[in-house]
Amino acid sequence: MGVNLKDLIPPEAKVVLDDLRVLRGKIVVVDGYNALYQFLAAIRGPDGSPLMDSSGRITSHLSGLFYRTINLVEEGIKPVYVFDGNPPELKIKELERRKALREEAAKKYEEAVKEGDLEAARRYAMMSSKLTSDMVEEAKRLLKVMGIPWVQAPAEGEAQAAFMVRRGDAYASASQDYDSLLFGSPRLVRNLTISGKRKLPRKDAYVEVKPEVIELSKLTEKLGITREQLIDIGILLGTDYNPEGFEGIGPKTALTLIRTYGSIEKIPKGYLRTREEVDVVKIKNYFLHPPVTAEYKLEWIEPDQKGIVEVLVKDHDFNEERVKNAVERLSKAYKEFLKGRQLGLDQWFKKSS
DNA sequence: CATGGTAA
DNA sequence: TTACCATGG
Repeated sequence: MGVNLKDLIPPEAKVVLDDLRVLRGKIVVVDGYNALYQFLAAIRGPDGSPLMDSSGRITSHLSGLFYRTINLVEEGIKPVYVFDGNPPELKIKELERRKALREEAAKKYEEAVKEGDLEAARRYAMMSSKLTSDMVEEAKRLLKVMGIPWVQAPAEGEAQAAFMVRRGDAYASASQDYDSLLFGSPRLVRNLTISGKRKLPRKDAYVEVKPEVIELSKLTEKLGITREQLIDIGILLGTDYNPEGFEGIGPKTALTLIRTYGSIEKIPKGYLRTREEVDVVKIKNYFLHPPVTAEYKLEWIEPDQKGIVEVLVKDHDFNEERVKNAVERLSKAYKEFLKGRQLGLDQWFKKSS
C-alpha cells in the first residue's frame, strides 16, 4: 500500500490540475504495477468478475492500460512505464501479509457469492485481486506494439521512477502511492487520468478526482524538514518495510518528533514502541540508496496497428472495431505530439546542419 | 477504469 | 453540452 503521507501534504506543496495540459510535452514515469493493479481491481462487472478472454485469462489490466495510455498521449504526455523487479528482502514480510489478506478476501468472496450479496462480492473480489507475472508480461507486450517505452527496474519501480526524474530524464513520477517522494522524486503526479469521477467505497456517492502534482522541494520546505527527515517521518508512520509504523504516532506527532529531535535515531526510545523490531537505519538507507539502473532508452515509436490487433483482438478477444478506432486516435496523437521530438539537442543540430 | 450509446 | 448507464472481454 505504501507510505501514507496524505495528511502531511500542505496545500502549498500541491498543484491541483483542471486538465492535463500542464503536462503537455512532459515525460511522465508511470508506476506500472500501481496502474495495472488499479485497473485489475476496478475494471469489473457488478458481481466482481474481471474482464476475461475466451481462454479465461484476465484482461481488465490490458483494457485500462490501453485506453488510459492513449488518453495520456492525446494530452501530449510522453508516458514511460516502470515495472518492479525483485522485491527487496525488507519487503518480504509485507508481501506475505498482503498475500494472507488476499486469501482471506477470496474466502469472503466465495461466501458473498453464495449468499447472493453482489456488493460484498464485488468488494472482496477487488481485495483478492492478484497481479500475476503473466499479466505483467502481456502488459509489456502491449506497450511494445503501442510504441510506448517501459523500463524494467532492478527492484522497486517507485525507486527507479524517482531516479529517472532526479536525473532529469523525466518530469515527474506518477503513482497513487507516495513512496517515490521518499525515494527522492522531485515531482509526483497523482490521479493521472482524465475521467475525473471515482466511486466512494461502500457509498452510493461519487467524488471529483483531479490530477495533482506534488513537488518534493516545496513539501520539505513547507514542512521545514529535509528529505532524510521526510523518510524518518515515513518510517514513523509506516512504510512497506515496516507496515505497522510506530504505536500511537500519526502525521502530527511524527512531524513534531522529527522537528524536535532532528532524526528518528535521536528520538528518546520511550516514544518509539513497535510490536516487532524495526531496523530503522536499514530502511532509511534503502530509501536513500535503492538499486536502480541507468540502462534504459526512452523512445516513443509509431504505433504498430497490426501488432496491437494481434495482442488485443487475436489473443485476447477485444472488439476489433473498438481497438482500431483507439489505434487511430493513438496514431494521430503520436504524429501530433511525439513524432520526431525524441531526439536529443545535439543530434537535432547534426540533423539540421 | 473507460467507452459509447441514449436521454435530457 | 452534459449526465447517466450498461457494457467491455
